[in-house]
Amino acid sequence: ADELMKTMSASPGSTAAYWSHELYRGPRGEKISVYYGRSLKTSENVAQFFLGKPLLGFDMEWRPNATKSSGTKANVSLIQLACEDRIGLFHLALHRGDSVEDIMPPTLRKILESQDVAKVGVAILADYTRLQKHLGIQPSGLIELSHLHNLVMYSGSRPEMVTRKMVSLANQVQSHLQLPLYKGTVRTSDWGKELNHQQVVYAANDVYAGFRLYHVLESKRLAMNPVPPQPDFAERG
DNA sequence: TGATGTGATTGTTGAAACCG
DNA sequence: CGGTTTCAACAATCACATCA
Repeated sequence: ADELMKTMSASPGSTAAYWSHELYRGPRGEKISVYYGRSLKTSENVAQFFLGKPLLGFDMEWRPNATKSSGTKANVSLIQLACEDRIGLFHLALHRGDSVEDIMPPTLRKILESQDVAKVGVAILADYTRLQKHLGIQPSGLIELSHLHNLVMYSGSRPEMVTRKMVSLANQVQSHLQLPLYKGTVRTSDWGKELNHQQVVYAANDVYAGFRLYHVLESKRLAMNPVPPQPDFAERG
């Protein structure tokens, strides 16, 4: 816990705080729960917590330098989901077996492929491509936060800057959630082995940041006059 | 008719930025 | 680093109107 507070409360030599999901509370004031699925069975149970939610944060981790041929678990090591009060970490790389049925929880698959569940994140199309290529699944209902960011930042003043150009998650968190997002070496660590505390916190932060970011961006969009239309889904049909 | 120009659409290629 | 996406620049293509 000391280690956690250290990484999340201040950068070396300063008192500045970092953005964290632990700064938030659920609808009844409770802390955000983080569920870590290490087996297919547990992950399937965790995925069921997210059934029926209309909008989820979505993110993925994979092994840095993973090449096309380094295998499914190296290319899709961890999948994360977030709703208001829960974060789910699905560690596919730890699930026993190598076939898609062995490592992909059916409910998670259903959620990802459902058009009725919006999934929000940054660089979400690249995640889509990875899931399609390495697991043969067809996600839909994907919302790219960079599009929404560009829309609320520029549609009033510089419409020509409303593009699909990528804006990093860290920059968006800084702009809309006030605090910097911790950037360390965790990001490029080995996501194939059982996660340490730092990795759990990082993975949870990333996906929850996307969820919170969406709501801030969306309320900014709705406050505009005139209200610009929502961007298209990222997967384009 | 046949040749030529215009405008819109489609395709390719490379740089820059993002992801892990 | 390897893999992806996006945009701009440029080329190629096509429909079709115009002109000698």
